[in-house]
Amino acid sequence: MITGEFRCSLDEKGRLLIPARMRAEVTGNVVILTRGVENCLWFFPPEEWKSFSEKLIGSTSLFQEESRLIQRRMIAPAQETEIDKAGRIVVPPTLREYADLKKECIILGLKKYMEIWSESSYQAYLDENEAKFKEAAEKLGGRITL
Amino acid sequence: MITGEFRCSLDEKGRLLIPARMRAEVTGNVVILTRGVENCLWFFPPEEWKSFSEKLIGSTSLFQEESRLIQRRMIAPAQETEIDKAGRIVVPPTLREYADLKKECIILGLKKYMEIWSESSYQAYLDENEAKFKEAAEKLGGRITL
DNA sequence: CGTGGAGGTGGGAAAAAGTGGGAGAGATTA
DNA sequence: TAATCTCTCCCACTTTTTCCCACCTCCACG
Repeated sequence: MITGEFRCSLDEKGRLLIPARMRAEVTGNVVILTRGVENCLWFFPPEEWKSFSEKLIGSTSLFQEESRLIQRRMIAPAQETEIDKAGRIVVPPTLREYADLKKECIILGLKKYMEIWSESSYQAYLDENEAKFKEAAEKLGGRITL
Repeated sequence: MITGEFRCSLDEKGRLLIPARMRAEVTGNVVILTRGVENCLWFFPPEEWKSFSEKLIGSTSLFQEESRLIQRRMIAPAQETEIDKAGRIVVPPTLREYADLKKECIILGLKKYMEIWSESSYQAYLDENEAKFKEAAEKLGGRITL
């Protein structure tokens, strides 16, 4: 998968158009959507989801509180959706509400998966975290050189 | 069974509509409902219930207090219900009250079984545990890489 | 500057899913 | 025994979803 930050739009029927450049990175026409961390959705190609979710499930049991939480919060909400002929996916209602998706969305490419944000939440997230980011970058500075 | 998070509704007669996607995963028209952990109901297809309950019974004895508790709390309340032609099940009153089911419910697919929540309890559960979840995710970060 | 193609957008029609309620059987109570 | 209530089954109506097609816009190229 490639990186990139693209504007994309959700129509009245809950269909989200995946920009052609991102779409080109997905083989087949099925993808997995689930709740991400920080009010965005995570978008996986099936192989990536399989390996990720199996790692996650492998380390959990229904009789442990933390495991149930992780399963309910990350695994359970995951749904397959198909990319239609026009390159759109239908975002299931509960996920749409979780990420507060409106017409204007942002899709972020992160190599192994993508993130879908409502444009306003994404903007707010970046604004709120700029200071934290600079700190994190500062820490990295000692270890990573350009 | 698949994963997924779906809204569904309980009507005045105590019938809960299982969304078509989830229903498609159940072979036959009989399922088992029982008390789950954290104010939700657990919903098993018969084969899964058989293997789960047998494991549970096999590892417990009537002469131990904890075992009796587990059996009374998980095994005893289990009831078979039929899926009707319209894809609904009747939720037995004691279970309905336990999970505090109102009109708005949520059904969660967790691969081997499903969970049925009242929408408000589910929302409350997620809200209350978001911080805990982020901590847990942070910890996993060290072990699970994408 | 026109034309063709790819990418993007919207909406209509058919099919599927979901909702509500009525009728009848069986149970319960006066 | 009659009257009433509850539960179940079934049917019909409504809403949602899905699939498909038509059109628009922008860019590349002749």
